[in-house]
Parts: sequence; C-alpha cells; structure tokens
Amino acid sequence: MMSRHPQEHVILGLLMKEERHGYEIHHYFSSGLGRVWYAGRSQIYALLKGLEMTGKVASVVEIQDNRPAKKVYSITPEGRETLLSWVYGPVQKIRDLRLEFLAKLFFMRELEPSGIAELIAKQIKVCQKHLEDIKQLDKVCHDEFDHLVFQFKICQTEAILTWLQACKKYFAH
Amino acid sequence: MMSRHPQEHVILGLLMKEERHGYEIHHYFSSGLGRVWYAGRSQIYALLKGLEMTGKVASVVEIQDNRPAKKVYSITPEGRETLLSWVYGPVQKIRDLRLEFLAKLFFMRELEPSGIAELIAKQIKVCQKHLEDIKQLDKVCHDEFDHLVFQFKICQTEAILTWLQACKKYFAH
DNA sequence: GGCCGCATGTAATCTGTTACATGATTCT
DNA sequence: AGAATCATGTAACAGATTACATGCGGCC
Repeated sequence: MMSRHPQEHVILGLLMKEERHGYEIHHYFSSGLGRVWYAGRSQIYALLKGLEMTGKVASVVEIQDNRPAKKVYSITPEGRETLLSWVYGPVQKIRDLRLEFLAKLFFMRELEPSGIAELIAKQIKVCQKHLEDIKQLDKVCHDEFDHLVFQFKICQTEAILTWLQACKKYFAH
Repeated sequence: MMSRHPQEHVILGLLMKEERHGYEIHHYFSSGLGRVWYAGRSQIYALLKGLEMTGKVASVVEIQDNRPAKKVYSITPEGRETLLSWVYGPVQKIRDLRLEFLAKLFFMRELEPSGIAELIAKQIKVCQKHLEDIKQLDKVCHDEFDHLVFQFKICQTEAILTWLQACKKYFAH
C-alpha cells in the first residue's frame, strides 16, 4: 500500500532530520534531491495528508504573526520504521534505479553513511541476477527483434553495474 | 496534440499493413511488439476512438454469423502521413529510447528497411549531443550528489550509444 | 453446468499535473 | 502600483489500469 506513491519516502527522509511544514518540503523538492525527483506543491500536500492518515507523520498547526499559519509535520515511530526498511533495501526493478535508488543513496549518506557500502553491494547483486536472467532469455530466444530488445536491456544493466562499482569505490575512499 | 498517447503510433503502424479490429490489435499488443510496449484492451479501444475522431483511421462495422460484430479499422491518408513523419524522426529524450525508438525500429524494418540506417544515424547524433550537454553540466557542477547523478546519466547514455552502434552494424550486414 | 474464446465497450479508480482561490507582507 | 515570498489547500483535468457488463458458441 506504500509501494505506490514512492515519493512518500522522500518526505519521510526529509522529516528524519527535523520537523518541517509542507511549503518547506516543497522547496526541498525544487532544489537538492528535487532536481532528480520533482513533485509539485499540491502533490506534496496530498502526500502529507496520506502519510498523516496512515500514521507515519503527525502535524501541529503553528500560528505566526504577519504570516499564514503553518502545519508543521514530524515523523512518528512507525514512519521512522517505514523509512528505515525502505532505505536499507535495494530496488527490484532496473528502471527504479534512476529515481528511487538515487534517493536511497541520498538519505543513506545523511542518516547512516556506514550503510552505504552494504546498500550498494545488495543492489549490485540484484542487478547481476537480473542481468543473468536477461542473458538467459536472450540465449533461448530466436526472434530477431526480441534479440535487439534484450541487447538493449543488457547494455543498460551492464552500464548500471559499472556505475554501481564506481559508486562503491567512491564511497569507500 | 499527438505527442501524448504515443501508443497511437503503434496502432497506426499495425494498420499500415492491413486493416484490423480492436480485439486483433490487442492481441498484437499481448505478443510481438506488445512484449515491449503493452496496452490493455480498454486502452486500445480508447486510442482507436481518438484516432477516428482526428481522422487518422476510419472504421466499418462487419457483422458476422455466430460471432459478435466487429469494427474494422483502416488507416487514412492523414494517418499514413502521421505515421511516416513519426517513424522517420529520432526521439529527443533518452528515456524514450526504451519504448518509442524500439517501436520506430520495429516499423521501419517492416515498412522501409532502407531507412533504418538513417534513423539510427539521426538517433546517434541526438544522443551524442545529449551526452555532451550532460558532460558539460557535470564539469561545472560542484555538488557531490549531483555529480553522482550526472555520472549515472552519462553511463546510461554511453551504453545506449554503444547499443546504437551495434544496431547500425547489425542492419548493415 | 461452467469456463474459454470472441468482441465490444462503459464506469470506476488511481496517480499526477495544472489551474484556481485566498491573503498578508515585503521588495522594486 | 505591481511582483514576489510565505503558506495552505481545492478543483479540474489527463492518462492509465482495473473492474464490470453483455452475449453467443464451443469444449470438457
């Protein structure tokens, strides 16, 4: 039920450090990690609503002078648990590397830098397994076009593995 | 206005060879090219409706004994023109290689095999340009995380270029 | 009798994007 | 005076997926 709305994890990740209100979170999505994985203002308010309903975050309205009141969200223990189990696990689909895995790396770096090596190692294993599966399918396929498609996927996956190895070295320094 | 619903081109491509009805087209999406770029039944009926409204296809209802009547669609001259101008142009975004470019290759192979080399050459140029742009951005960026992201994109784009070169050779044989 | 294949379509739902509405303050 | 910043949210629209509705014929 949390698997859709993957950006909810990004919000939880931001709230791990300190409590924030929606507008602030949107700013974060407009810069920083948001350059990779953007969400609009309305979207963030909607995600926060959902997170509050499922008890991952809690809110307190803070009234200010000369400014609109703001709804300050903080992460709950359940939210913390959700985020941590998300951030420690590799992504299963290759296409999720581009956004979701990068986001995991981003938060792992902030929250638990010592866990980065393991996360990358796990992700490499998943990708290697995936690569072998495609190569197997490619071997037994006799269609010309399907072969082209498999070659495409193989190329992409191999490039990702190369990148992951570089990441590993980079964070090992 | 055709840029959204990119799968409409796939339907037009299928109709280039011969006229078909929706159910048949869906079968095609469940096998063949559909293994790469799937669409559900309802989706296909909706796309056909849209294509008919914009005059890219025309339909004739064919009544059968012992079977439900079928609505047989055929491509119009405007539809042909739309398909051809689509199939000859490279895709502008890297992420569209995976589905849209592969579909172009697929139909080019069927409709105009002599055009494949040029299509690939154009696509290589677009990707090379893109690669240079990212490398430039990477050079002037000083953020650690952004650098990682750029490296990811560079890896992916280079892999695609390698694959395109292999394609070129494959079709030149 | 029940399921599968043929053949069409509508309706509901989910997700995301864009536009709109409000309203005080500060900057140019 | 007009634009931008702060701050929230609803409403409308776009696109894709899922479920539902219909109905006949053939197979097990």
